Amino acid sequence: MGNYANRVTIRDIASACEVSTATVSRVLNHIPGGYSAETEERIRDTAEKLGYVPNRMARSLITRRTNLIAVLVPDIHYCFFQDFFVRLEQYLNGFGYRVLLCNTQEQQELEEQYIRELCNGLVDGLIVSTLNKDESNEALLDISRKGFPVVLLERYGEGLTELCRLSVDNVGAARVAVNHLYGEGHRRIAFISGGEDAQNARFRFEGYLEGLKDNGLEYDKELVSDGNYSFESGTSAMQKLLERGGFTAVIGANDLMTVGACKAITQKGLRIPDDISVMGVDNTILTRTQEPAITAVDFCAAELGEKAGSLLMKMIRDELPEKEIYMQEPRLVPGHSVSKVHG
Amino acid sequence: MGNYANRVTIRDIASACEVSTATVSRVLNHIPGGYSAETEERIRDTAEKLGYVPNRMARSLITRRTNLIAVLVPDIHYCFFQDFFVRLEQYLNGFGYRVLLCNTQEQQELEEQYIRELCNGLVDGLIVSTLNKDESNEALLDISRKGFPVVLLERYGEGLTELCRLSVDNVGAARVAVNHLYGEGHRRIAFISGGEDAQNARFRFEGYLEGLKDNGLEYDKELVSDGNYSFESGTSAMQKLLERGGFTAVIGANDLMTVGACKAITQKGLRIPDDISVMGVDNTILTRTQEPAITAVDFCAAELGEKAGSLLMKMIRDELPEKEIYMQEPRLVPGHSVSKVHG
DNA sequence: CTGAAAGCGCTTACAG
DNA sequence: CTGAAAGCGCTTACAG
Repeated sequence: MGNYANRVTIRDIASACEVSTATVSRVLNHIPGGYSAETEERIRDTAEKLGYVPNRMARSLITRRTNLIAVLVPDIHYCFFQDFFVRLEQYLNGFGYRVLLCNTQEQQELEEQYIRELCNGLVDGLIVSTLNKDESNEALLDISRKGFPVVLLERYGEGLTELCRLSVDNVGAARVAVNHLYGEGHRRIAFISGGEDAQNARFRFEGYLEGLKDNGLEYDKELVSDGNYSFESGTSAMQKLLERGGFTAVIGANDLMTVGACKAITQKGLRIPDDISVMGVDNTILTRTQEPAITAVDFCAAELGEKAGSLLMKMIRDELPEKEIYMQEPRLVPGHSVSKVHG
Repeated sequence: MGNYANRVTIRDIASACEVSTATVSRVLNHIPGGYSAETEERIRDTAEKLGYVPNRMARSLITRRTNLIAVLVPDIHYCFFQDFFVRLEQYLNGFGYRVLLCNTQEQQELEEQYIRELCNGLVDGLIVSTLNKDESNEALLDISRKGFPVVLLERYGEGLTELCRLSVDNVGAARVAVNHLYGEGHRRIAFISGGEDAQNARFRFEGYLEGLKDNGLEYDKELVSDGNYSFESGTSAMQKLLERGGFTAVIGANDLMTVGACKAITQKGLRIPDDISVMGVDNTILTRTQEPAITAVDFCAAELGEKAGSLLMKMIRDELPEKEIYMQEPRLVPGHSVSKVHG
């Protein structure tokens, strides 16, 4: 079973057509001027008739291109990465590329192992996303310095300035949420933050603070409760906030925590948005399927997937300056979880 | 940038150690008896010192193994496939395998294209899941007959008896749901079915019918509303059921529709489970994060992922009989969405 | 427009 | 225990 091999090779076609393998190769690769129209037709027909499919490994050995890239994500369970991946794959397919998906399971060592192995002949480029915690970038800097194409996503840290990277505007996202709530009349706005160890969680908290400042609101640490991006942490953080009270709206720093917060609110017999308004930083299937649908800031993961793909393709084709930094602008998506507060 | 290539090859090591490449190859591949202890040490040291990493493409060309497999899923957005994929990848990593994830986007043509291309030298085996609609299995039968390792997941249709395949007990799952509701005293049980074109949706409906029969309940087609596995379809199917009335419980044929149904129920001002009990066929993050958490039948996608991996590995290693059929048993996971009905 | 030849980096009988 | 040689399937100068 496991010994399945290419039946038909370029040589079979060559001998069937009584030409050299070089000519077959030229035809199949559309090398202009390398053959007559008559020969071309004959070769194409035979190739099709024999059901020829090129052996990518053999080709790779010479061209030094595998037409494969790999994406490293902490966990494909996050909706963000699903949107990101699907669009990225679609985009790269257009260039004849296939993509390996590697779940690093938020493990530093596993990530490093993947990076070092994949870049050696297996893939033409790497897209590496955040680990959702403090991360080491040594291996990345290493291979990037050797000229291997790498695009970083939501990755922060020292030395990364020399790399090509993408991010979302975490600060801006939280800020937009605060602004929206302020605009609807809310003055006491609570916040459920992500883990201290994820850089983007720190940014979102920062954005919350800036949003308050923008609107002349005072920061009250009683209105902030810490979670760790998980559903359960959202629920318990919200329970703490509810005990303290003194706010009319709450912002969850990601989709899971936002939904977790809704659970705590509902369980307490309160209604959204009548009693408490809820906003999410992350607009995903989880927030959209809530009843009521959550008003949330969307990071546009799909667009980011396409952008990552296009940057990587450029690097692979040597069309890119050494580094580029791109920041995706978040977008507010209205739901039904925010009510107007009148003076 | 894109010209990153292996720096050091087996030849570099050979000349540095003044041995042949054959000897280096033997040492690096741990071929027993192929070298002296002294040579081995010298070669290993040099390999490490030079930072040698083997070129997988070159090796593949000869061994006809790439240590790569591909998984084809209709859409990674489905929670089922996330669980399936993560465990599968983890399992295969243990064998030194890496995995390509291919979203077929529920498109027949794209799937076929993937299948025909991937099996030709790129991957050692293929795991192909349902398309969630009527699907053609021609390409699969084709490559499988040629001896290419393929494991099918939730794939039904003619001629497939000769292939190795996995499935979940769709009939049993819906049946378990009906039985559970019956046990809690429900006698009028509604059902939101999936699309007619997905075989597993037909099975789930069948299971609903069998469940009714098991318990001596009569089938009333007014209690069945058709959806298509999407969230929106769940909501509108539920709205129709609510207009008709005459039931105390409802079963959604998948997670999205179940959650969609909850929305319709809540929007109508009804409470779960006080007014209507809800059960889901599919226990995923979407049903678990609902408030109340949905009592649902879990298909154990992760277990299935591991099983798929182990079957495929066996096929790749020629350790498997021509075909094997495995059916994962679903498991009831209690939530808080079902109430007891008293006489 | 076409072919002979070398070679990508590796493995594998075969001979010694 | 070790090396010379062939070859995996393909591409690419080079010469004609």
